[in-house]
Amino acid sequence: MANKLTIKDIAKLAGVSKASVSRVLNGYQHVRPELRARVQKVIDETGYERNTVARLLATDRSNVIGLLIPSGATAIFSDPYFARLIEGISRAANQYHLTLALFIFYSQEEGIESLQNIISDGFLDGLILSSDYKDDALFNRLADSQMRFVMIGRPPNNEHISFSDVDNFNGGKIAAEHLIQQGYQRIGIITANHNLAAEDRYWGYRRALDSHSIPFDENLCAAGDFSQQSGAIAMAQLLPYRPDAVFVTSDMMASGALQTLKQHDVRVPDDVALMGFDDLPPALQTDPLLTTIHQPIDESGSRAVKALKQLIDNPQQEPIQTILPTRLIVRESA
Amino acid sequence: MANKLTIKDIAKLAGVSKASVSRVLNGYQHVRPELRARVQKVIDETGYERNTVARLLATDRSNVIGLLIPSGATAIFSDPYFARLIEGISRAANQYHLTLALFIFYSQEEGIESLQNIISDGFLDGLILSSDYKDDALFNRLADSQMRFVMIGRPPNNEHISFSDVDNFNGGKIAAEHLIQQGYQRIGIITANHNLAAEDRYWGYRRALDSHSIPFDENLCAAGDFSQQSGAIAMAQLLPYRPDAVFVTSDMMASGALQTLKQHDVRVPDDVALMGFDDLPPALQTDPLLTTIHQPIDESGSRAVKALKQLIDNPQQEPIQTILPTRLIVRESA
DNA sequence: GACAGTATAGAAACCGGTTTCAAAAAATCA
DNA sequence: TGATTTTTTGAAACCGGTTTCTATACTGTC
Repeated sequence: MANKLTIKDIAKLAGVSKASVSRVLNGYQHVRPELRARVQKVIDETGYERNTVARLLATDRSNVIGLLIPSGATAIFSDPYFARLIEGISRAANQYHLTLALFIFYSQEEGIESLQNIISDGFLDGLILSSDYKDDALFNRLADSQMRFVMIGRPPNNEHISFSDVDNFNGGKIAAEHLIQQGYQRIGIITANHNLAAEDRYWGYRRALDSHSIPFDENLCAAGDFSQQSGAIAMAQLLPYRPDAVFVTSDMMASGALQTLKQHDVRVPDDVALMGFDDLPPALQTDPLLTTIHQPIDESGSRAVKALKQLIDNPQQEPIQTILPTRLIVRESA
Repeated sequence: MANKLTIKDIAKLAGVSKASVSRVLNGYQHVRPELRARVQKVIDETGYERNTVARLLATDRSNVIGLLIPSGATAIFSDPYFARLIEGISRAANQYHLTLALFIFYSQEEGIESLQNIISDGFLDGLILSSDYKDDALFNRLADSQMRFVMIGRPPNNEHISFSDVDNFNGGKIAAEHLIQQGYQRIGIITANHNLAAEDRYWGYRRALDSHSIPFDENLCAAGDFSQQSGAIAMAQLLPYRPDAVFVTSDMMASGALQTLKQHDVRVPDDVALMGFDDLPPALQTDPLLTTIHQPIDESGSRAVKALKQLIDNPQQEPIQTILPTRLIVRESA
């Protein structure tokens, strides 16, 4: 097995200089077609492949971007949200000829340490950070660094940070308004702690109540952690206060809530109406099917890649902030 | 913000040559303690960090390993198996000071193309391939390349390939024997198509039947794809043939099978006994709790990393093949 | 036909490390 | 004490590309 060919070998074989080979490789102008063809022929015949590391050292570009998910494996792998997100990001990365590397952390400390390595290694052209948390040390670390990055979800303070988010506030508002229009009055909510998206949805819900002069009842408000089980528990907390409808801030939790309602022989939507958020598989496996708010997760992911690509290509690029619309999907539960 | 420090800057600041700084950095012997201390002091004070790319170009070591999962996002994110596997690998990588990059593919073609890039990029010191499939183009591509790699699961032909697997054959045998010992006679099986692990479990089951002279009935054999739903469907296929026990080759499918049994008002284990495989969360959320076969997934992952580390450190290293034992966990369903 | 302007291509410098080589310094030995 | 070996160190080469600089060849213009 022959050793790896270098640009020098190609140059020698084609009877030109390294510089000319490089120019052909990078498609520069001012190369005589005859020479270009000759070099290209050698490249094709030998199957020469550029050494990316050497190229990176010279150009500072790797065409590799990273995706950071700090939520811990359990959360990631039990939540179809991430599957969809990663799929969207992965597809877009492919489209832009970027290689995607995923980094998953299991603890805050581990994450910070690894992030430090990732940043100083210099392999990555940029990062996408999927951070749900309101207060994220990773985010701060990243913001302080030189690394280009785009957030999935709104950053805690959004000045001068690129991000791609969906309109959670409006989604929450639409959800609550739908319930109000159906005539429900005691509308509860199951939200999630420490999560900015869930919080935005919550305030949308509050706004809707307000603008229809429906008083907010704290007893009709519970919080989970986006897991199915936490949805079931939260619903059990709400039940004694007799809501006639509940807006659950994720489909996953909504399917848990539904289980609780079934156990208590509460009919949905006749006794209690239920709304989810996400429009992901769990919503389609329940009985009755969940009425929910659709959020374009995959597009949010691909927009993030697009933004990152722009940041990489143009150092002067101002922060790019995207907020995608959410919309009502009426099925059976409300 | 000052520009990044290079080894040259450090050399100048410490009044020594680049070579000496490099020697200190790499902990070589033959460096006078006085000089070592002086250089170290400058490094500490300035917070100098080596440029990994330059180092990689010179040494051909990145300390980054990749994990390839070709199964497609949906499968990955709905199966707790992968969560556990990735966790094990991630922990071990950390332990060996390796950075882990995850690569997930959505189609065979995409995977092959990306793999080609990954291999020729030269960023990675090695790869871990989690391939369930019996016939995997990715595997062949990888085997043909120069890239060091370790498989999770037994490769199609295991000569001269490093892998880390669990003893699926024996696990299947133990499962069937447990059922036989409980006095069951019409023992069905739900296996999975195109999957080597499931196949090994199947042959273990066959062996157990054979050695107890229980005839194998093809009608009591169905196949799924490891998803919960496929387990439910497979069980529905089996039911008309009246098995008195069923060995399901994954907990996920077993929980689906359980749903079907419940729908048909079949009592478990009184009417039909049920066994799973994996000993993962699904087994603990069912009613009745699943009797199952435990496989040490996380350890299998960490062993793979350990093996890869050895392959990286020692070019002469012979293939390392690990097979970890599986064991019976008796709960309620059988 | 002289002159300016533009295309083309090679030589050499550079990216930031590691490693080889050779010289200088220190230690060991007779 | 002088010869010999071993440590210690810096200079220079190298990893495999890209890019700047410069020289030459080719255009077109008057």
